[in-house]
Amino acid sequence: MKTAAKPRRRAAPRHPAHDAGTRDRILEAAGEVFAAEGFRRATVREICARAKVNIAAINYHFGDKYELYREVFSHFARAGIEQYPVTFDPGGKPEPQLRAFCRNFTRRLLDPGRPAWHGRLIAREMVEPTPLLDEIVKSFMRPQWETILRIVAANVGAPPGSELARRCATSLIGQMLFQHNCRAVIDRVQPGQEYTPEENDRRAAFVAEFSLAALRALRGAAKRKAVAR
Amino acid sequence: MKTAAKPRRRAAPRHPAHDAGTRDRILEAAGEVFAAEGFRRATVREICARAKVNIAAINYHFGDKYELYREVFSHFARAGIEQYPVTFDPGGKPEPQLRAFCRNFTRRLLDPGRPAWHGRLIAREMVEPTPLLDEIVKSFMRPQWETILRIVAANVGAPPGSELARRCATSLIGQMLFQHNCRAVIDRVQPGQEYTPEENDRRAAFVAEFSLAALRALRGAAKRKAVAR
DNA sequence: GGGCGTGTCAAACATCTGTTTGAAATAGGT
DNA sequence: ACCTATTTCAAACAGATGTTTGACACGCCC
Repeated sequence: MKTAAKPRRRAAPRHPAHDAGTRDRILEAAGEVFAAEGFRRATVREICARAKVNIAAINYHFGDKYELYREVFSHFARAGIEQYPVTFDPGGKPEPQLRAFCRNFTRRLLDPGRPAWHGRLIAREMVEPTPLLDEIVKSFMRPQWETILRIVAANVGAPPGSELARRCATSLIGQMLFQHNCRAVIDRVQPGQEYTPEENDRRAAFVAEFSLAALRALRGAAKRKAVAR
Repeated sequence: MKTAAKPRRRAAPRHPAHDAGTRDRILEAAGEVFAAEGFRRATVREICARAKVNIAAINYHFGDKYELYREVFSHFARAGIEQYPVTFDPGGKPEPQLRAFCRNFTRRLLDPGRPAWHGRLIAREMVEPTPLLDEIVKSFMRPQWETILRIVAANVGAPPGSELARRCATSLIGQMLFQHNCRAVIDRVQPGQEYTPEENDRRAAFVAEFSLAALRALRGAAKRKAVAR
């Protein structure tokens, strides 16, 4: 199974008739399967079965599995970003923005349904990287990272590029990603976990409070350090 | 590729001559490859090449790939647990114990070298579960989880089984696991990351301080809540 | 109706992966 | 040296997976 490098037949050009059927069904099915299984474990047979199309359709419409994977990312990015925006307003208050960030970030990972597929695709790609990772870092992750750094920096009172802000942002994101990426384990050591939207929001709220408490204290500590000097 | 359920030839019984060669070389190679690649992506061909043995040797000595995987876990558990102990002493101070936990947990994920393979095997199994997960949860993860809960509970001043302790423990672990599991992304959005033992300890120390600050604050909040009532 | 382009299909193909097989080599004991 | 058990080996095998192929169907335009 070669993921890249081999010259491929060009995927069929987009055509008005295309958007009414097979191609879209494949994208939908692939979005769901890739988000749940990741690139490697997802099979074209499962995607085609789910989409009720012939197995050669992926090659006809997308060229190959890898290009389908790439298309899935761009196809679902918009919905995911709109539904779960992560933004920073320099004129706004830092704490509510961090809370909003936690809520949206957690939702994009744990929410049931289609808009969360993008978030889950990203999360999977993070733990099982494919050759597409570099593109995704450039187009999505790095800009998001910069935004998160700003949110965190505003709360901890350090420049966004500082080591303090970076470490805090790492700690913040890790808490939420853990709840998605290691869910199989969490559910086993903590039986009875629920994943309703309300419970997911409670998770997000806790991460926000835990982290805000830490950021406040670290902000205080940095201030005392500056005064002492 | 069937990971389980098929009746398998019994692996060769252990024999004095065994421990001097092929079998051990396979275990070493497999420990390294499984820790780096996970079960699914690791191939018996790579393991055998690394161990300089014939490809049929895995089946002869271990039965099949999956049994080898299981053996690798038990084989490396002892070294990992000894090198990176996670324990709780009820008579000891809570904060130094949490710091020690962070240090050892982070080291078991990020340290170079063999003793960290067990930790990395566990981390990989968490994000890409195999049918072995239930066994590992029972033999290793759940006991560890209970210990971590105790450490956290002592710091936050709540019972180990409480929701507060559980959420805090989740937040604590997530920070460290993120640094290992999503390392490919971290290295791309934060170029220049170093993974020397010293730098790893600095990471651990930061997670400890971040989390202790949060725990102190949450402890205070819980106390004020109790008083108010 | 014919020609051309597009889309679909079943079968075949190519590759990879884990496993099996039977012969040969090796090790250990008498 | 001989016998038996164990170990190793190369080749073959079986199954899974992604891709290709060529025929056919369909739609559109002249």
